Amino acid sequence: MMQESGTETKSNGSAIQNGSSGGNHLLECGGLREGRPNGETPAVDVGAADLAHVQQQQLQALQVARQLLLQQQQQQVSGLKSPKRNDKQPALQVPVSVAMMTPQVITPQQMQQILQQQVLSPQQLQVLLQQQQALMLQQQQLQEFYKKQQEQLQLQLLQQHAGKQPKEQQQVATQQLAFQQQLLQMQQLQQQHLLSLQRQGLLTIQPGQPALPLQPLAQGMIPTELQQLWKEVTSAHTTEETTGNNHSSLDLTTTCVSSSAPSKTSLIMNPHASTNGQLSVHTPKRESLSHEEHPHSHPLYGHGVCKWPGCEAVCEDFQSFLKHLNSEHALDDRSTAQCRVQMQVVQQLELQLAKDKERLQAMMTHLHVKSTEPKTAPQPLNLVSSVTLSKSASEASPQSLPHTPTTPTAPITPVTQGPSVITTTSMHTVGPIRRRYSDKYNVPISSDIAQNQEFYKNAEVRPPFTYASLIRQAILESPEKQLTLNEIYNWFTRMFAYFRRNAATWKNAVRHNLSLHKCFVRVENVKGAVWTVDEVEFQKRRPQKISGNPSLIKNMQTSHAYCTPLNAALQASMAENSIPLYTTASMGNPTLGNLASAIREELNGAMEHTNSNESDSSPGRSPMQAVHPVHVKEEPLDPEEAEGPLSLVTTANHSPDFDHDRDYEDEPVHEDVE
DNA sequence: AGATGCATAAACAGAC
DNA sequence: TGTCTGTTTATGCATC
Repeated sequence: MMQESGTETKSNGSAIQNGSSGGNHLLECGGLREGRPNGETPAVDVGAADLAHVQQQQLQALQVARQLLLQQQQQQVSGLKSPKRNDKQPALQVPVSVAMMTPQVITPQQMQQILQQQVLSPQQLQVLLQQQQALMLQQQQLQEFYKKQQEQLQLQLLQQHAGKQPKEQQQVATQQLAFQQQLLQMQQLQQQHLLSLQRQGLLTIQPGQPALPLQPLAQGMIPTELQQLWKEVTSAHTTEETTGNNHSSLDLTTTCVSSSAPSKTSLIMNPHASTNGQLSVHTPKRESLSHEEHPHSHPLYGHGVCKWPGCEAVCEDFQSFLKHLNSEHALDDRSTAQCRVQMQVVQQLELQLAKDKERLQAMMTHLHVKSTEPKTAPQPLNLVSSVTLSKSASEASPQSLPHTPTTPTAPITPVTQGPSVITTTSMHTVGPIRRRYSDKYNVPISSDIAQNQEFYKNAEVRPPFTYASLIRQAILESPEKQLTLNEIYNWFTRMFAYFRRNAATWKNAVRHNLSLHKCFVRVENVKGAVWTVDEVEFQKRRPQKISGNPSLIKNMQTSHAYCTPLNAALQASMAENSIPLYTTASMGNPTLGNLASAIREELNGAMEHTNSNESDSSPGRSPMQAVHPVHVKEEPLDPEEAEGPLSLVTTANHSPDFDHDRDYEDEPVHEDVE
């Protein structure tokens, strides 16, 4: 409290990660921001070449993600295994198995975090642990079954090698797939469970230390991948048969990716050791094998430094590294917990990869379909084109335009996974993300916040809204549409991790905004002063936009509107896949998820500006015009309402429920003492 | 280039 | 006296 102003003021320069002193310049690096303005004056149309480029970029993004995954898995597997166990089996263990063995332990850091930030009661902790244990039990059972399946599959492979029963083999494969599905389901359940825990404040995720509480079940085993793998296995097997090789394990190895060769021998030596079946050929294991035989290429050791996450201890040689590994990273609670975190990282990447794949698939499918459609010009995206068209169609009567996106007449390709779901793009721009694009273009702030609630709560990402918009939102969310200053503070800290630090700065900004903007009206209350929102004034405040020229606006609708989001989505996707460590709980959400939102923003913004164009700056603006459109659009706290048809594509991420009362009511005062 | 919007910083005053 | 609240001014950047 007392330190708040002092410390914070001082720390401003550095504490605001982005924010160093330069005020706005911090804002500049914002991914969202960059995504927008840069893509804002884009080419007019998206031709076939662009589409190809898009696809290529998506593919590259996937590739990057895959590589990261492999690296992470490599670390993960070797890391867990290294402290002990010299048996050869571990080498053949799939990450799944490893993951399942890992107890659900909360690291001291996490515990500290929980205690500090979340004020967990012992009961809550107890519940948390129990739930996790229950999940572990389930996993173990699944693991047993899984092993059996793999053994069976291995047998089948051997039989097939001898030229037998391909059908049975396929049955097993089918079973495998079914099982993997089961694992995935389980995984999803876990995710939900843990997300709910987060929501309850039982877990938090730090941006720098991703702790998405997920068990990496079926690592990398997306059903499609499984199928692919199976195909590879079988086809390669056939090939090998013809060439006279006879170790299925070897076959598996050779079919598997193209990394270190040495691991082959290990596999060859133990064809039956494949209790994990062909799945065990997955890259991570190969890597672990590899480093066993070539210890100096240990994934946890490099450049004389222990690469155990968060360690970085200097080890002059490999021997000392091994000593260090065995002493500091033995199989204890801490190590396993750290490993779990690492697995979460991997898990997150996998989810991301899977989703990106889906998106890519949907994009390609959609574009293919689109290209066969004679009518709509070179518009790559259904959402855009349809919305744009309908906008244009109704342009004649702008007054009638609702601010909710016009219902698309064309089918919406379920490419996007949610209207303005935040992705990692913004995560690595942890700082002030300028510009309040949503603000400017009138995206329903309520729905954005609702959609990305978990994200905002957990990641120190500046919400892309102005203070004024946020304040307004805070006030409008309150039951009585009025809040005291302190309540506004609390809302900020409760809803946004970003505002849990540098309080002096943003609180000052809040006060400043309250005073500055006419739209905020101070009302003397019984218990003091409260702040309310004057919607009319608020809407007046808006228009900093494309003004005037209707043709410009129209042009924007038809071209800019879909170019920008596309670029943004691509950027997001790329960034997402290249900055893994900033993953958090609520992400896993598709970059193109921003697409619908961005499109809507553009259109709404444009249309609104069209509507209010003449009255923007004029006091003679019709109240209806001023209030109704935006009000109607942003008012509903329920994003479903606000989103209209676009909400069809919301994701599991969607967590509109606002958080329980456990919040940071008192934190603004204390938390800042850093 | 100028106007405008916004973020940030800071000074100041009044209330508690 | 110190803190909180509220107002105001100044500055810098981005956008139009």
